[in-house]
Amino acid sequence: MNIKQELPWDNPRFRNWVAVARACHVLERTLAVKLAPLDLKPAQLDVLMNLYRHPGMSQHDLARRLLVGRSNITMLLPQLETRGLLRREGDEKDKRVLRLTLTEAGTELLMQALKIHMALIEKAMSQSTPEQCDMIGEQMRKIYEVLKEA
Amino acid sequence: MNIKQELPWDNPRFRNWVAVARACHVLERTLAVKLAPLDLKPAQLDVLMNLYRHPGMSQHDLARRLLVGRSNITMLLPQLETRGLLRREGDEKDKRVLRLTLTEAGTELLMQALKIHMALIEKAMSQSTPEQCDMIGEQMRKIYEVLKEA
DNA sequence: ATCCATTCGTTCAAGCATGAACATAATAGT
DNA sequence: ACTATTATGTTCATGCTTGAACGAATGGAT
Repeated sequence: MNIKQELPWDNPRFRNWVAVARACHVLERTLAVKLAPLDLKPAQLDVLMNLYRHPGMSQHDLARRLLVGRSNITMLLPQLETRGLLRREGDEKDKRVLRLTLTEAGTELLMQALKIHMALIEKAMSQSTPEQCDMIGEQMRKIYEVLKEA
Repeated sequence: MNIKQELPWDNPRFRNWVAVARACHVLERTLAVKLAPLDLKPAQLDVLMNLYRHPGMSQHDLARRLLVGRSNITMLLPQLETRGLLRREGDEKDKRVLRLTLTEAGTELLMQALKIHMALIEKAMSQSTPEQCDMIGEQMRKIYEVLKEA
């Protein structure tokens, strides 16, 4: 046990990343609680958000954007479709893919959920100046790009 | 559908937080892949790290630090205990609590895992200057404090 | 035309995390 | 001393996520 590597606890990058992970974790859990009245889970909200911004997405594209497996989408969608929040329609040209679009009800529920989500993020990020906030976003996007293909 | 609230996509705080969440997500998944050779999950690594820093922790304390339920700890520990990575010993004074400590094997495995974890974080955070990195950590700790009791 | 490889979606079993309900131990109020 | 409340850990049913295996559809190579 004489490995004696530099212990991560003394490394600023390590300590600071742990803080990022903890903040993410607690915000995610808080969001889950606040969304409960709408009978919506964070993962489901992510689906609605992405379909709102990119109507006609395929399930495969959706899975990639959400960073989850394709099977996850297959398990996730029927609940939302049954509730009438979205439609799945076969593509004419490529009969493998299913095109996804929000319904009116889905859009409306999304708007309610977004109010909750926005309020939570405002509360969290209001601690930072706009410059700090933008810098954080910029660094995080870099991290995503670096790790995406690793 | 004339809600016409400010759409979150135009809000810098929202966009930037989404970047944080995505970076967290992808780093977590990358870590899981890189830890696989050690037969260790990120959640298990978190346990080892916390026991290394705080020997003699109770399961309840551990659960609070990891931001998970107590039952989660109960389900998580037997695997690690069977592998001889940690010990659970009843407290003399309070016969409800179990004191947790790493074994030699646990410490050694932790060191190997930390090398992997550190390398990954270095790769991610090396994009930022030390000042940016510290600022990010500082803001994230604030967010954690704000949301912890909400 | 006919294979072969690739892509898209589904199914299924396994592993994790959660919260409620419970048992036991400690503590506080009277 | 006795009861009520709180704290710790466990059990169990539920739901989510994953990855592997599969079927169907597409596209490319020869």
